[in-house]
Amino acid sequence: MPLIRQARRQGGLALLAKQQGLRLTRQRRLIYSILEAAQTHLNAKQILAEAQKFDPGIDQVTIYRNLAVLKRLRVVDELDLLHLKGDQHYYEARQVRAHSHVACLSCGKVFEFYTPAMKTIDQALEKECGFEVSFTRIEIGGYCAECRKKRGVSPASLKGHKVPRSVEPERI
Amino acid sequence: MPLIRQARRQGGLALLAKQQGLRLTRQRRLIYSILEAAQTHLNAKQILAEAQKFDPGIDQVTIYRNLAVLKRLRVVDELDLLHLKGDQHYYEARQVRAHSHVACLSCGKVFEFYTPAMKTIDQALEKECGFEVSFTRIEIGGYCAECRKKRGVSPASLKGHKVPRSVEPERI
DNA sequence: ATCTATTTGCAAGTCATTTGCAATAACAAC
DNA sequence: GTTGTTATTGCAAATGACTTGCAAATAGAT
Ligand SMILES: [Mn+2]
Ligand SMILES: [Mn+2]
Ligand SMILES: [Zn+2]
Ligand SMILES: [Zn+2]
Repeated sequence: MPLIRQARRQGGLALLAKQQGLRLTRQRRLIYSILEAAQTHLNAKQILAEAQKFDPGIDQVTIYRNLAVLKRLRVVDELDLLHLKGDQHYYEARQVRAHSHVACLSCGKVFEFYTPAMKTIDQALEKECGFEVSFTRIEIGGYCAECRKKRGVSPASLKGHKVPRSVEPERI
Repeated sequence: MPLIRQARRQGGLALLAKQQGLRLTRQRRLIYSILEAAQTHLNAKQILAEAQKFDPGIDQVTIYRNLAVLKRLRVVDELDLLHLKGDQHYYEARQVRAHSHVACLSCGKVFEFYTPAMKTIDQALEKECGFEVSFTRIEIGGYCAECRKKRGVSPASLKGHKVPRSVEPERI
Protein backbone atom coordinates (compact mmCIF):
# COMPACT_ATOMS: atom_id res chain seq x y z
CA MET A 1 0.00 0.00 0.00
CA PRO A 2 1.40 3.40 -0.92
CA LEU A 3 2.63 5.40 2.03
CA ILE A 4 0.28 8.25 1.44
CA ARG A 5 -2.82 6.08 1.54
CA GLN A 6 -1.69 4.45 4.73
CA ALA A 7 -1.00 7.80 6.31
CA ARG A 8 -4.48 8.91 5.41
CA ARG A 9 -6.14 5.88 6.96
CA GLN A 10 -4.39 6.61 10.22
CA GLY A 11 -5.76 10.06 10.29
CA GLY A 12 -3.04 11.40 8.06
CA LEU A 13 -0.75 11.78 11.00
CA ALA A 14 0.64 8.55 12.37
CA LEU A 15 3.06 7.67 9.63
CA LEU A 16 4.13 11.21 8.97
CA ALA A 17 4.86 11.75 12.62
CA LYS A 18 6.82 8.57 13.05
CA GLN A 19 9.09 9.38 10.15
CA GLN A 20 10.07 12.63 11.75
CA GLY A 21 10.75 11.41 15.22
CA LEU A 22 7.57 13.11 16.29
CA ARG A 23 5.27 11.63 18.89
CA LEU A 24 1.59 11.12 18.55
CA THR A 25 0.40 12.65 21.75
CA ARG A 26 -3.19 12.82 22.88
CA GLN A 27 -3.12 16.59 22.39
CA ARG A 28 -1.68 16.39 18.89
CA ARG A 29 -4.30 13.91 17.75
CA LEU A 30 -7.03 16.01 19.29
CA ILE A 31 -5.96 19.25 17.64
CA TYR A 32 -5.71 17.64 14.26
CA SER A 33 -9.03 15.87 14.62
CA ILE A 34 -10.68 19.18 15.51
CA LEU A 35 -9.38 20.73 12.33
CA GLU A 36 -10.38 17.69 10.30
CA ALA A 37 -13.93 17.91 11.59
CA ALA A 38 -14.26 21.69 11.49
CA GLN A 39 -16.82 23.18 9.16
CA THR A 40 -15.22 26.63 9.30
CA HIS A 41 -11.78 28.13 9.61
CA LEU A 42 -10.66 28.31 13.22
CA ASN A 43 -8.19 30.56 14.93
CA ALA A 44 -5.89 29.48 17.75
CA LYS A 45 -8.30 30.61 20.44
CA GLN A 46 -11.23 28.79 18.91
CA ILE A 47 -9.17 25.64 18.58
CA LEU A 48 -8.29 25.89 22.24
CA ALA A 49 -11.92 26.30 23.25
CA GLU A 50 -12.91 23.26 21.25
CA ALA A 51 -9.98 21.20 22.50
CA GLN A 52 -10.76 21.95 26.13
CA LYS A 53 -14.13 20.30 25.73
CA PHE A 54 -12.27 17.01 25.42
CA ASP A 55 -9.11 17.80 27.36
CA PRO A 56 -9.75 20.53 29.92
CA GLY A 57 -6.10 20.72 30.89
CA ILE A 58 -4.79 21.56 27.43
CA ASP A 59 -3.03 24.89 27.14
CA GLN A 60 -3.02 27.55 24.45
CA VAL A 61 0.71 27.17 23.94
CA THR A 62 0.18 23.53 23.05
CA ILE A 63 -2.20 24.63 20.34
CA TYR A 64 0.40 26.98 18.89
CA ARG A 65 3.19 24.44 19.06
CA ASN A 66 1.13 21.78 17.37
CA LEU A 67 -0.13 24.08 14.68
CA ALA A 68 3.50 24.73 13.81
CA VAL A 69 4.15 21.01 13.61
CA LEU A 70 1.07 20.30 11.54
CA LYS A 71 1.94 23.09 9.14
CA ARG A 72 5.40 21.64 8.73
CA LEU A 73 3.89 18.27 7.99
CA ARG A 74 1.70 19.96 5.39
CA VAL A 75 -1.47 18.54 6.87
CA VAL A 76 -2.70 21.90 8.08
CA ASP A 77 -2.80 25.19 6.20
CA GLU A 78 -2.60 28.63 7.71
CA LEU A 79 -4.78 31.41 6.38
CA ASP A 80 -4.48 35.11 6.82
CA LEU A 81 -7.96 35.95 5.56
CA LEU A 82 -6.63 39.40 4.71
CA HIS A 83 -6.77 40.35 8.36
CA LEU A 84 -10.46 40.85 7.96
CA LYS A 85 -10.99 39.76 11.52
CA GLY A 86 -8.02 41.15 13.38
CA ASP A 87 -4.41 40.13 13.19
CA GLN A 88 -4.74 36.50 14.02
CA HIS A 89 -4.43 33.54 11.71
CA TYR A 90 -6.90 30.85 10.80
CA TYR A 91 -6.30 27.20 10.20
CA GLU A 92 -7.82 24.35 8.25
CA ALA A 93 -6.92 20.74 7.59
CA ARG A 94 -5.42 20.45 4.15
CA GLN A 95 -7.99 19.33 1.63
CA VAL A 96 -7.45 16.96 -1.24
CA ARG A 97 -8.27 19.77 -3.61
CA ALA A 98 -6.66 23.13 -2.98
CA HIS A 99 -8.92 26.16 -2.89
CA SER A 100 -8.70 29.88 -2.48
CA HIS A 101 -10.35 32.05 0.16
CA VAL A 102 -12.53 34.93 -0.83
CA ALA A 103 -13.52 37.61 1.66
CA CYS A 104 -16.21 40.24 1.20
CA LEU A 105 -15.02 43.60 2.48
CA SER A 106 -18.59 44.69 3.05
CA CYS A 107 -20.30 41.86 4.94
CA GLY A 108 -17.21 39.98 6.10
CA LYS A 109 -18.32 36.70 4.60
CA VAL A 110 -15.52 34.30 3.70
CA PHE A 111 -16.04 31.55 1.19
CA GLU A 112 -13.94 29.03 -0.64
CA PHE A 113 -13.46 29.01 -4.36
CA TYR A 114 -11.90 26.63 -6.78
CA THR A 115 -11.00 27.05 -10.39
CA PRO A 116 -8.53 25.04 -12.49
CA ALA A 117 -6.51 28.19 -13.06
CA MET A 118 -5.17 27.75 -9.56
CA LYS A 119 -3.39 24.59 -10.51
CA THR A 120 -2.15 26.28 -13.64
CA ILE A 121 -0.26 28.81 -11.58
CA ASP A 122 1.66 26.13 -9.71
CA GLN A 123 2.44 24.34 -12.94
CA ALA A 124 3.65 27.50 -14.61
CA LEU A 125 5.90 28.20 -11.64
CA GLU A 126 7.37 24.72 -11.65
CA LYS A 127 7.85 24.72 -15.40
CA GLU A 128 9.17 28.26 -15.83
CA CYS A 129 11.21 28.55 -12.65
CA GLY A 130 11.94 24.99 -11.58
CA PHE A 131 10.28 25.80 -8.29
CA GLU A 132 8.81 22.96 -6.23
CA VAL A 133 5.53 24.16 -4.75
CA SER A 134 4.71 22.99 -1.24
CA PHE A 135 1.72 25.17 -0.60
CA THR A 136 -0.19 27.95 -2.25
CA ARG A 137 -2.22 30.56 -0.48
CA ILE A 138 -4.69 32.55 -2.53
CA GLU A 139 -6.72 35.18 -0.72
CA ILE A 140 -9.03 37.53 -2.52
CA GLY A 141 -10.79 40.61 -1.19
CA GLY A 142 -13.69 42.42 -2.79
CA TYR A 143 -17.48 42.62 -2.79
CA CYS A 144 -19.83 39.66 -2.94
CA ALA A 145 -22.81 39.46 -5.25
CA GLU A 146 -25.29 40.14 -2.45
CA CYS A 147 -23.55 43.24 -1.21
CA ARG A 148 -23.25 44.53 -4.75
CA LYS A 149 -26.98 44.18 -5.27
CA LYS A 150 -27.80 45.94 -2.04
CA ARG A 151 -25.70 48.92 -2.89
CA GLY A 152 -25.99 49.09 -6.62
CA VAL A 153 -23.18 47.99 -8.89
CA SER A 154 -20.53 50.00 -7.11
CA PRO A 155 -20.36 49.23 -3.38
CA ALA A 156 -20.60 52.64 -1.81
CA SER A 157 -19.45 52.96 1.76
CA LEU A 158 -18.20 50.36 4.16
CA LYS A 159 -17.50 51.91 7.54
CA GLY A 160 -16.06 54.91 5.72
CA HIS A 161 -14.31 52.78 3.12
CA LYS A 162 -15.41 54.74 0.10
CA VAL A 163 -13.36 53.93 -2.94
CA PRO A 164 -15.03 55.04 -6.15
CA ARG A 165 -14.67 52.33 -8.68
CA SER A 166 -13.65 54.74 -11.38
CA VAL A 167 -10.37 55.66 -9.79
CA GLU A 168 -9.21 52.26 -8.63
CA PRO A 169 -5.90 51.46 -10.25
CA GLU A 170 -6.41 49.14 -13.18
CA ARG A 171 -4.95 45.70 -12.98
CA ILE A 172 -3.81 44.01 -16.11
CA MET B 1 -8.40 63.41 -19.08
CA PRO B 2 -9.70 60.31 -17.32
CA LEU B 3 -9.53 60.51 -13.55
CA ILE B 4 -7.26 57.56 -13.19
CA ARG B 5 -4.59 58.98 -15.46
CA GLN B 6 -4.63 62.26 -13.67
CA ALA B 7 -4.35 60.49 -10.33
CA ARG B 8 -1.30 58.64 -11.59
CA ARG B 9 0.45 61.78 -12.72
CA GLN B 10 0.03 63.25 -9.31
CA GLY B 11 1.68 60.30 -7.71
CA GLY B 12 -1.50 58.30 -7.63
CA LEU B 13 -2.51 59.94 -4.43
CA ALA B 14 -3.68 63.52 -4.82
CA LEU B 15 -6.96 62.93 -6.54
CA LEU B 16 -7.83 59.81 -4.63
CA ALA B 17 -7.18 61.56 -1.37
CA LYS B 18 -9.17 64.63 -2.24
CA GLN B 19 -12.20 62.58 -3.16
CA GLN B 20 -12.23 60.98 0.24
CA GLY B 21 -11.79 64.07 2.33
CA LEU B 22 -8.29 62.90 3.06
CA ARG B 23 -5.41 65.32 3.39
CA LEU B 24 -2.14 65.09 1.59
CA THR B 25 0.21 65.54 4.47
CA ARG B 26 3.96 65.61 4.22
CA GLN B 27 4.09 62.28 6.03
CA ARG B 28 1.54 60.61 3.79
CA ARG B 29 3.36 61.65 0.64
CA LEU B 30 6.64 60.50 2.08
CA ILE B 31 5.41 57.08 3.08
CA TYR B 32 3.86 56.49 -0.30
CA SER B 33 6.90 57.73 -2.16
CA ILE B 34 9.08 55.36 -0.17
CA LEU B 35 6.95 52.43 -1.22
CA GLU B 36 6.88 53.62 -4.80
CA ALA B 37 10.66 53.77 -4.91
CA ALA B 38 11.33 50.61 -2.94
CA GLN B 39 13.09 47.77 -4.69
CA THR B 40 11.99 45.24 -2.10
CA HIS B 41 9.03 44.60 0.14
CA LEU B 42 9.23 46.61 3.33
CA ASN B 43 7.73 46.05 6.73
CA ALA B 44 6.43 48.81 8.99
CA LYS B 45 9.70 49.10 10.85
CA GLN B 46 11.75 49.39 7.68
CA ILE B 47 9.39 52.01 6.33
CA LEU B 48 9.85 54.01 9.51
CA ALA B 49 13.62 53.81 9.30
CA GLU B 50 13.55 55.02 5.72
CA ALA B 51 11.05 57.76 6.47
CA GLN B 52 13.09 59.11 9.35
CA LYS B 53 15.94 59.81 6.97
CA PHE B 54 13.76 62.54 5.48
CA ASP B 55 11.54 63.39 8.42
CA PRO B 56 13.29 62.55 11.68
CA GLY B 57 10.23 63.39 13.73
CA ILE B 58 7.92 60.91 12.07
CA ASP B 59 6.51 58.24 14.35
CA GLN B 60 5.84 54.55 13.87
CA VAL B 61 2.14 55.03 14.53
CA THR B 62 1.96 57.42 11.61
CA ILE B 63 3.36 54.67 9.43
CA TYR B 64 0.68 52.26 10.55
CA ARG B 65 -2.13 54.74 10.17
CA ASN B 66 -1.05 55.70 6.69
CA LEU B 67 -0.55 52.14 5.57
CA ALA B 68 -4.17 51.55 6.52
CA VAL B 69 -5.24 54.54 4.45
CA LEU B 70 -3.12 53.57 1.48
CA LYS B 71 -4.45 50.03 1.56
CA ARG B 72 -7.99 51.37 1.59
CA LEU B 73 -7.18 53.52 -1.40
CA ARG B 74 -5.83 50.40 -3.11
CA VAL B 75 -2.52 52.04 -3.89
CA VAL B 76 -0.60 49.83 -1.48
CA ASP B 77 -0.81 46.07 -1.04
CA GLU B 78 -0.11 44.16 2.11
CA LEU B 79 1.78 40.88 1.96
CA ASP B 80 2.12 38.15 4.51
CA LEU B 81 5.04 36.37 2.85
CA LEU B 82 3.87 33.22 4.60
CA HIS B 83 5.38 34.37 7.86
CA LEU B 84 8.73 33.42 6.53
CA LYS B 85 10.26 36.30 8.41
CA GLY B 86 8.26 36.56 11.60
CA ASP B 87 4.73 37.67 12.18
CA GLN B 88 4.86 41.05 10.56
CA HIS B 89 3.46 42.17 7.26
CA TYR B 90 5.18 43.61 4.26
CA TYR B 91 4.03 46.32 1.91
CA GLU B 92 4.49 47.35 -1.70
CA ALA B 93 3.03 50.02 -3.94
CA ARG B 94 0.43 48.48 -6.17
CA GLN B 95 1.86 47.64 -9.57
CA VAL B 96 0.11 47.99 -12.86
CA ARG B 97 0.36 44.27 -13.32
CA ALA B 98 -0.53 42.07 -10.37
CA HIS B 99 1.96 39.42 -9.37
CA SER B 100 2.29 36.62 -6.87
CA HIS B 101 4.98 36.18 -4.24
CA VAL B 102 6.99 33.03 -4.07
CA ALA B 103 9.08 32.16 -1.03
CA CYS B 104 11.74 29.46 -0.80
CA LEU B 105 11.46 27.61 2.48
CA SER B 106 15.10 26.64 2.28
CA CYS B 107 17.01 29.83 1.48
CA GLY B 108 14.30 32.35 2.35
CA LYS B 109 14.47 34.06 -1.01
CA VAL B 110 11.26 35.81 -2.08
CA PHE B 111 10.57 36.55 -5.71
CA GLU B 112 7.72 37.78 -7.80
CA PHE B 113 5.98 35.70 -10.40
CA TYR B 114 3.42 36.46 -13.03
CA THR B 115 1.38 34.16 -15.17
CA PRO B 116 -1.86 34.88 -17.03
CA ALA B 117 -3.61 32.20 -14.97
CA MET B 118 -3.68 34.71 -12.14
CA LYS B 119 -6.04 36.93 -14.02
CA THR B 120 -8.08 33.90 -14.98
CA ILE B 121 -8.85 33.25 -11.33
CA ASP B 122 -10.29 36.71 -10.81
CA GLN B 123 -12.33 36.41 -13.97
CA ALA B 124 -13.69 33.02 -12.99
CA LEU B 125 -14.68 34.41 -9.61
CA GLU B 126 -16.44 37.40 -11.10
CA LYS B 127 -18.20 35.30 -13.71
CA GLU B 128 -19.14 32.33 -11.54
CA CYS B 129 -19.93 34.15 -8.32
CA GLY B 130 -20.64 37.73 -9.30
CA PHE B 131 -17.86 38.77 -6.96
CA GLU B 132 -16.11 42.09 -7.57
CA VAL B 133 -12.40 41.57 -6.92
CA SER B 134 -10.54 44.45 -5.26
CA PHE B 135 -7.29 42.70 -4.58
CA THR B 136 -5.77 39.27 -4.88
CA ARG B 137 -2.99 37.93 -2.75
CA ILE B 138 -1.17 34.88 -3.99
CA GLU B 139 1.65 33.53 -1.86
CA ILE B 140 3.45 30.33 -2.63
CA GLY B 141 5.90 28.39 -0.50
CA GLY B 142 8.26 25.69 -1.66
CA TYR B 143 11.80 25.11 -2.86
CA CYS B 144 13.60 27.16 -5.46
CA ALA B 145 15.56 25.68 -8.33
CA GLU B 146 18.91 26.46 -6.72
CA CYS B 147 18.08 24.83 -3.43
CA ARG B 148 16.72 21.80 -5.21
CA LYS B 149 19.96 21.36 -7.10
CA LYS B 150 22.07 21.69 -3.97
CA ARG B 151 20.16 19.01 -2.15
CA GLY B 152 19.11 16.70 -4.93
CA VAL B 153 15.57 16.61 -6.19
CA SER B 154 13.98 16.38 -2.77
CA PRO B 155 15.06 19.17 -0.44
CA ALA B 156 16.21 17.34 2.64
CA SER B 157 16.41 19.27 5.86
CA LEU B 158 15.80 22.89 6.63
CA LYS B 159 16.38 23.62 10.28
CA GLY B 160 14.80 20.29 11.12
CA HIS B 161 12.04 20.71 8.58
CA LYS B 162 12.22 17.26 7.08
CA VAL B 163 9.18 16.40 5.05
CA PRO B 164 9.67 13.44 2.73
CA ARG B 165 8.13 14.24 -0.59
CA SER B 166 6.56 10.82 -0.87
CA VAL B 167 4.13 11.38 1.96
CA GLU B 168 3.08 14.91 1.21
CA PRO B 169 -0.66 15.06 0.73
CA GLU B 170 -1.52 15.16 -2.94
CA ARG B 171 -3.11 18.28 -4.29
CA ILE B 172 -5.40 18.04 -7.24
C1' DA C 1 -6.18 85.30 7.78
C1' DT C 2 -9.61 82.25 9.68
C1' DC C 3 -12.01 78.15 10.51
C1' DT C 4 -12.80 73.21 10.89
C1' DA C 5 -11.90 68.55 10.45
C1' DT C 6 -8.21 65.55 9.67
C1' DT C 7 -3.86 64.05 11.10
C1' DT C 8 0.07 63.80 13.92
C1' DG C 9 3.22 62.51 17.95
C1' DC C 10 3.53 60.71 22.34
C1' DA C 11 2.24 57.53 25.83
C1' DA C 12 -0.09 53.68 27.21
C1' DG C 13 -2.51 49.62 26.15
C1' DT C 14 -3.87 45.26 23.76
C1' DC C 15 -3.27 40.74 22.44
C1' DA C 16 -1.48 37.09 19.35
C1' DT C 17 2.41 34.48 19.56
C1' DT C 18 6.99 32.96 21.51
C1' DT C 19 10.33 31.43 24.91
C1' DG C 20 12.42 29.27 29.32
C1' DC C 21 12.16 25.55 32.13
C1' DA C 22 11.01 21.71 35.02
C1' DA C 23 7.74 17.96 34.97
C1' DT C 24 5.40 14.48 32.04
C1' DA C 25 4.72 11.00 28.75
C1' DA C 26 5.77 8.56 23.94
C1' DC C 27 7.80 4.91 22.32
C1' DA C 28 11.80 2.12 21.33
C1' DA C 29 14.86 -1.18 23.41
C1' DC C 30 15.32 -4.57 26.56
C1' DG D 1 6.33 -4.93 31.72
C1' DT D 2 10.36 -2.13 32.96
C1' DT D 3 13.70 1.15 31.71
C1' DG D 4 15.85 4.89 29.27
C1' DT D 5 15.88 8.51 26.16
C1' DT D 6 14.00 12.47 24.22
C1' DA D 7 9.97 14.86 22.53
C1' DT D 8 6.27 17.26 24.48
C1' DT D 9 3.52 19.50 27.78
C1' DG D 10 1.84 23.20 31.12
C1' DC D 11 2.76 27.22 33.47
C1' DA D 12 4.72 31.71 33.74
C1' DA D 13 6.93 35.39 31.81
C1' DA D 14 8.41 37.86 27.79
C1' DT D 15 8.11 39.62 23.15
C1' DG D 16 6.68 42.56 19.71
C1' DA D 17 3.38 43.98 16.17
C1' DC D 18 -0.17 46.80 16.16
C1' DT D 19 -3.98 49.87 18.27
C1' DT D 20 -6.11 53.51 21.01
C1' DG D 21 -6.76 58.02 23.68
C1' DC D 22 -5.87 62.57 23.56
C1' DA D 23 -4.19 67.21 23.02
C1' DA D 24 -1.43 69.86 19.76
C1' DA D 25 -0.48 70.70 14.87
C1' DT D 26 -1.76 71.53 10.14
C1' DA D 27 -4.11 70.74 5.44
C1' DG D 28 -7.29 72.72 2.77
C1' DA D 29 -11.52 75.26 2.12
C1' DT D 30 -13.56 79.95 2.50
MN1 LIG E 1 -0.53 37.42 8.82
MN1 LIG F 1 5.87 42.33 -4.93
ZN1 LIG G 1 -20.74 40.72 1.11
ZN1 LIG H 1 15.96 28.51 -2.16
